[in-house]
Amino acid sequence: MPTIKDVALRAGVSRSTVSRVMNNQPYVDEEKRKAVKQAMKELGYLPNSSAQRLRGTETRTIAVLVSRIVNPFFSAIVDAMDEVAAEQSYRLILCNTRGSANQELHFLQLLRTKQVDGLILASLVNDWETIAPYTDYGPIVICNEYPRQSDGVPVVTIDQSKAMYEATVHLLKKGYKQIAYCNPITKTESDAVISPLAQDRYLGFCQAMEEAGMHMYGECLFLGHSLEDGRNIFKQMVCLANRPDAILTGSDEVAAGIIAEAKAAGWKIPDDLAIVGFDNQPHATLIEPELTTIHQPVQEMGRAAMERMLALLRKESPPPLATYLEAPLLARKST
Amino acid sequence: MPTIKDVALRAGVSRSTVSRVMNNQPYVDEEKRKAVKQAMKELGYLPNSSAQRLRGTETRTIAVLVSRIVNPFFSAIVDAMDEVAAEQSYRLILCNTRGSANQELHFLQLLRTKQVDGLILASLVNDWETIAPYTDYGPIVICNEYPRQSDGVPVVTIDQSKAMYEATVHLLKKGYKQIAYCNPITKTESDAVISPLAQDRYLGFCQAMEEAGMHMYGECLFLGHSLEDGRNIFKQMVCLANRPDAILTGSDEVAAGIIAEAKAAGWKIPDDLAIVGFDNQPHATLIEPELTTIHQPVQEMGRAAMERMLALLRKESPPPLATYLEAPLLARKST
DNA sequence: CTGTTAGCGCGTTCAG
DNA sequence: CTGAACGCGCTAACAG
Repeated sequence: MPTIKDVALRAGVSRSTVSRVMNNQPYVDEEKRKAVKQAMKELGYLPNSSAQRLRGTETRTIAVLVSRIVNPFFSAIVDAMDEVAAEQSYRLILCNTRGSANQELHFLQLLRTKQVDGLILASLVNDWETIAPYTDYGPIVICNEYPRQSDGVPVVTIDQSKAMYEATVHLLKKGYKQIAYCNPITKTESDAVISPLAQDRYLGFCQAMEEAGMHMYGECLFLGHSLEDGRNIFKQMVCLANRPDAILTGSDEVAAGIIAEAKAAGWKIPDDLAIVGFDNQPHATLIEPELTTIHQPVQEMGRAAMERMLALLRKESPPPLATYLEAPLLARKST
Repeated sequence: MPTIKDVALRAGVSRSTVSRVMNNQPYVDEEKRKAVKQAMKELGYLPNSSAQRLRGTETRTIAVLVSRIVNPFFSAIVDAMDEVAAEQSYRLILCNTRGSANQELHFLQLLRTKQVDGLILASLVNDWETIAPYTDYGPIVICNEYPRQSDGVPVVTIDQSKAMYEATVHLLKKGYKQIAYCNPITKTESDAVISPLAQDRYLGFCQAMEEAGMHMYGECLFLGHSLEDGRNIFKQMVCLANRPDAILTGSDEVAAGIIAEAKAAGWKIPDDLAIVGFDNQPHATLIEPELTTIHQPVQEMGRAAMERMLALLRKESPPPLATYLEAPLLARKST
């Protein structure tokens, strides 16, 4: 594996000259510049980025942390980020934390050790106090999941309360009486703390219920975020004394799981049970009945987050601190 | 950001002693060991991995290259790899090449510059001659997509020809006459070369057709790999002079797109058109009718690939060169 | 058992 | 315009 030294030797110049050529610096003799480029090509030379990093130069690489890459919402948001990054010849590396606070911290090291220029948190499991120190090591942008306070760090998300409020109102207007609720929990190893995002959604739900003079039964509260979780939720629901006639979920995956089991059990959707998803994932319109869901603007969220990141890296005027994108309810056949 | 020097100073020892403590080496006075650990904790010290890398030590990080992370097949395979890696406290970084040969090469640099200990190719767009030199820089494992020859590099995949052969036979047995075929092409920037994987699948298809004395019409050949591609394929199909009565696709996403459009156009599946998917993605049984598809053992593929990688890193006896896992056809309602 | 020394590959002064 | 020299943070070899 050739180093800068080999290139210098072959081109008959010093290492500094090679370095200057690499970084397109002026004041290099045209002849030598050509000789160096020639030597680089012949040797298949590529600079060692660990060394460059150690020296403190940019990597044009950005890390994105997600908790569960198999979730279509996350892969879509990452895809949007990737698109913007590629346009400006940045690369992305994707870190799947599996909802582990430890993994999250491990990946934050990428920033600390200058292996990436910046880091985007699309999920968040550690306390903000734990994350905050890392802001000294490079720009951080928060997208989707967020902490209660995030001193100075840009946040891109949707108004979770409002979204869930509207979904609840939608069900109430349709006349559903016994509404169940599923919290979108990512099981953490140790503590299963409810994130601000989940809290806010629940708040929206409660507010709508209260305004309608309805109240909730504890047994109608569920947890889950995957297809499998959805299946299990239906099985639990069947056993309840007074069965819900509608359910609000935190993701289209959970909703799809419930629908699948319900249909298998011979239930009619939405007559026997109405279901609301969240995200508007690609499969929301492929299942039957088509899923009523809240459309998360993943494309825009991903793009906006990455654009803020690139702006930070260019040290432009600081981007807006918090951005709340619109997340409209899409009423379809499942309610 | 504290360095090893700061820790040494604070603990009243030399940098080498700190290094020895970090790497759990013997021959360090217990007192000093404690002092060092104390100092590390107080300073919140973490080693700079760029420096470690430059020095040539392991990173316990493995890169995985995929062409399209939004494809559930890829996110599932990555998830399985991640699981195995986590068990042995390795971390994974995910590289989305978007089918770009350039991006692929960029990411291969991670290996060259020792930023990762090993690299798994779950997709492959460059020629093997281009990739081969990188095998000098660290272990590479190939999973799913493969080159024609891969001198010494372990490959984990399925028997593509056999899988598609069986799917074709299934359709023929059911009595379908006019069978269309969709090649799973990842559009490359420049050249849209057909990969060995796609070639082999097509071979299986052709063989089955030949044995049955059937033959293909060029107009019944399509390309695509996404939901959107599937939708477009249906629109093209509608315009054909003699319409196919069945279609074999290269992924469940394409199949789902075709089904969606077909249903929207009032076609009955499988009566007006039979559809076979590929992968057995989570949503294959959620759509209506349930999709006949080839089950790719993503879990096993991902695990096997990662296990081979870890074996290589431990420099154990060389793993088997090529592994072909079973990919059975699951006959369901769409045929 | 421990500190000193010498690079890993690169970018950046600072003298020419 | 160019090369010599230094140091980024870390580890390994070598003397104590």
